Amino acid sequence: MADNPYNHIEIEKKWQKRWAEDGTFTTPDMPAGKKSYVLDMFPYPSGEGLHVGHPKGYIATDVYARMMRMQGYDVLHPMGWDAFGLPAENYAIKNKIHPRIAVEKNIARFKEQLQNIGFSYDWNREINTIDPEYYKWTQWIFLQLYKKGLAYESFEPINWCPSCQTGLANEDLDQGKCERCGSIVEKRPMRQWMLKITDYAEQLLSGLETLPWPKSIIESQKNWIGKSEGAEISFRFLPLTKPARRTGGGELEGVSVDVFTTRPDTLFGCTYLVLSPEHALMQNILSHVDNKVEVAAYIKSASEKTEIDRTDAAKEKTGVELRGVRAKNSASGEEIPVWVADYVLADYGTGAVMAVPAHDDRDFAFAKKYELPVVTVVNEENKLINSGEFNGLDAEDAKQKITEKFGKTTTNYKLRDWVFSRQRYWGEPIPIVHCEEDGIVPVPEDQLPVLLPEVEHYEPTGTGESPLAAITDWVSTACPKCGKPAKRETNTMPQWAGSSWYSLRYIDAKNPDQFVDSEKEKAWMPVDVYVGGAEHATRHLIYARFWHIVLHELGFASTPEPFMRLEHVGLILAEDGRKMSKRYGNVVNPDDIVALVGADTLRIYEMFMGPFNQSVSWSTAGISGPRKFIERLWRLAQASIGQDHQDSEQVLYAINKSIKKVSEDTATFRFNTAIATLMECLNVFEREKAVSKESLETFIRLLAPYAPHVCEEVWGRMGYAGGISRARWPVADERYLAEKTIVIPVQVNGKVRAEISIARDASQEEVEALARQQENVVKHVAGAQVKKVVYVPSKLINFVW
RNA sequence: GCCCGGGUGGCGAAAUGGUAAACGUUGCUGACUUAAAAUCAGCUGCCAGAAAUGGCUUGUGGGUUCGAUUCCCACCCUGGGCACCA
Repeated sequence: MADNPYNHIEIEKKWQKRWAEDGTFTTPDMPAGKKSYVLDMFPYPSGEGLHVGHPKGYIATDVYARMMRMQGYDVLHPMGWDAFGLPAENYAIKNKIHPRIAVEKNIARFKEQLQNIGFSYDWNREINTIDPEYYKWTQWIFLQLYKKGLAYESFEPINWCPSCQTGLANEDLDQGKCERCGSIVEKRPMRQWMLKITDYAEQLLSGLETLPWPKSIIESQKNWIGKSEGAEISFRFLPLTKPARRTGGGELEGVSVDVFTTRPDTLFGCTYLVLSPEHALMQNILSHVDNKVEVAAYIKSASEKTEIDRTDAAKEKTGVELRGVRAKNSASGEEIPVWVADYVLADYGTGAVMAVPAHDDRDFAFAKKYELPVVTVVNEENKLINSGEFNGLDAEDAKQKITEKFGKTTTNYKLRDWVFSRQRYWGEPIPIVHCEEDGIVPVPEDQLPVLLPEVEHYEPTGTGESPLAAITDWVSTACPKCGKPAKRETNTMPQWAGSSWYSLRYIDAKNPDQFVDSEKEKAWMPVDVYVGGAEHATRHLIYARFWHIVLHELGFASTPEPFMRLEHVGLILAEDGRKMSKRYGNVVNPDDIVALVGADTLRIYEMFMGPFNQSVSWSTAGISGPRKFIERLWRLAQASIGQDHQDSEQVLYAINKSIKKVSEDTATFRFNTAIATLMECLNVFEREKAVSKESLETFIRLLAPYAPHVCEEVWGRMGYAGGISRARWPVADERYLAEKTIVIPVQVNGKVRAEISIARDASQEEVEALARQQENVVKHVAGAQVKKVVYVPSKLINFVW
């Protein structure tokens, strides 16, 4: 044995080469029988390369995919690159290399790192979002969205990152800061392309009910969509009071303002109205108020605040009364004042609220500060008071009845339309032409792709225009409709475009002439298992679902949802407990681990670290366990191969139990306990010094998805020609699963006092008799009257007195 | 503030109503060795005890049960999502 040690470097290279040469993992165009589509969230190829945290999810899908193949499934398990977008572009700018060159280099590095780990990807299906044959179809989808009225130009103020110098979607913000660079985001009015994701709020929400996803991700998406049901209620303005009438021309009488509330039951307690500074009626009202100068100044100051200041609930609320303007609470009949305050958001609900200080904390704080009246309308028992004919009603009941009489039911969502254009170079050009006569004209589909031009200067301009705007040759084009000179749209698509449909492209990866062959699409979709980080819950996973739902409606996707099962991978932190980052100098490169202890050890270690979806710290000491496990297996195989060994009852039990447990645990992503079971099984094997050919063979099959290289090698040495990757997955033999003799505890009043060894099929009488003889049991029963005997077959026996 | 997780040995953890701590790591002891490494064997939750054994122990307090890490109630701590969203 000592002269034949386990040489991971030689063995792993040998099998990786063999798999590539033999096309072991090439997937058929169409599945022949049962299929499984096992997908990783594809990486963006950053300049830092992979650290050991990245492959954790990839190892999990690979283990799963390999087991499914052995169970007779045709498995689609592809990999690709999400290479457009800010991370790649910022890296390129910083290092003064063209993004295309930087990305190509990074992809080569990533791919080599992945291949060292022995993944069973079908590299024939490799895709890259910056490939014109890929983004041709990203642009094509945009045109389908445009035709359906879901893509539109807007001039509203949007989030602007002063450092990245581009507009951003709400999803790209983190606490009012740019998710990429951390800069405080400003509001900036500019021309934008928007996607009407809000039209799909309800479908995005109801679709969640059909998905067996982790609770946390479902909850995050629900929170993000932010549905709230309530009422819209109209408040009429009253004739202007005298001073107001003197200052302005015209009247407000007959004009009304709508408010949105989730508490229509508290309508009688509404003692004032509040409009947001940006409210549509504000300019009209401004000309009538007595304190015009004061109000105008307030509106101006609100517009100058950053989003963070505006939305900080902890800050004291400010506002100004619109003097001279009064409205009527038609429920209570009261005349109420109208205020403007920036705690009311312009873009949610109607941009105006009915203030009920008695039942809303924010209104209460505001009313206290400005000495506005507070009227309680719901009592301790949740019944209405001070509410006229509704007094005594239950609040829930009153919501409905008051809405019926004074307003109408409405639903609001927090979800905002998707700001879809970026003033940056490194993205898919939006396939639109602007013509003086015909306005916005989509590029005809047969002229796609609109190629991203090669440029010398790709740095952002900061002017609100993309760097593409400076390339006159490219911008100038002919209007597809009238043929006259026209200009190309110069904004590009955001990072998230290419990743919003890539699961479809893998199915027909190398077909430049067709979106996705519908027969193949039907055969492979949906993605059966999708694995990636939880940080994508409200970005990628919402966008991709949105596009997929639309593609489904248009008949290009056969399933309403793209991803059936979703598993989220927990982070691997550095040994110091912090995130792995070049900045902290705590990055562990998988290449080093592979060189030192081998890919199989890395794979087992990462799956064994703890529950898959949980964050764990890397531990250098911890790797030795999995490495020793492989070496012990190697030695046991050496000792067993060629021997004619008979297995003991314990070995047969252990191996059959392992079949059951490893099959179940791998299927449910409980990899850590699957490996623990295999370790226990090997411990039993080792007590016998060697095992039979059958048991070794079964063990190798079970371990193969986790440690494919060493298992291929042992498999080959056992004399099998076909690789382990296509070997049959074992099935447990029930005959060996029940041990003949078992040890159960004997309890007295619920405390363990002895252990007895019994035959599995022993009767209760036998067990009880044996248990009563135990010295320690006799002692603890001590002649007392046993009131009850609890016997759970093959678990325990308990005497109660 | 609202919503969703989680809290178990020195450390990563296992057990989802039935012997708490499997599996791995760390540490200690021993075998082998001139020695070390590797390997193998034993011990390793806390307290008392020479041992047998007894008591305690899954964030805290209560409850249900013959029996609770597991189910129920309240609280504390912690990670995450949303958040002046009316």
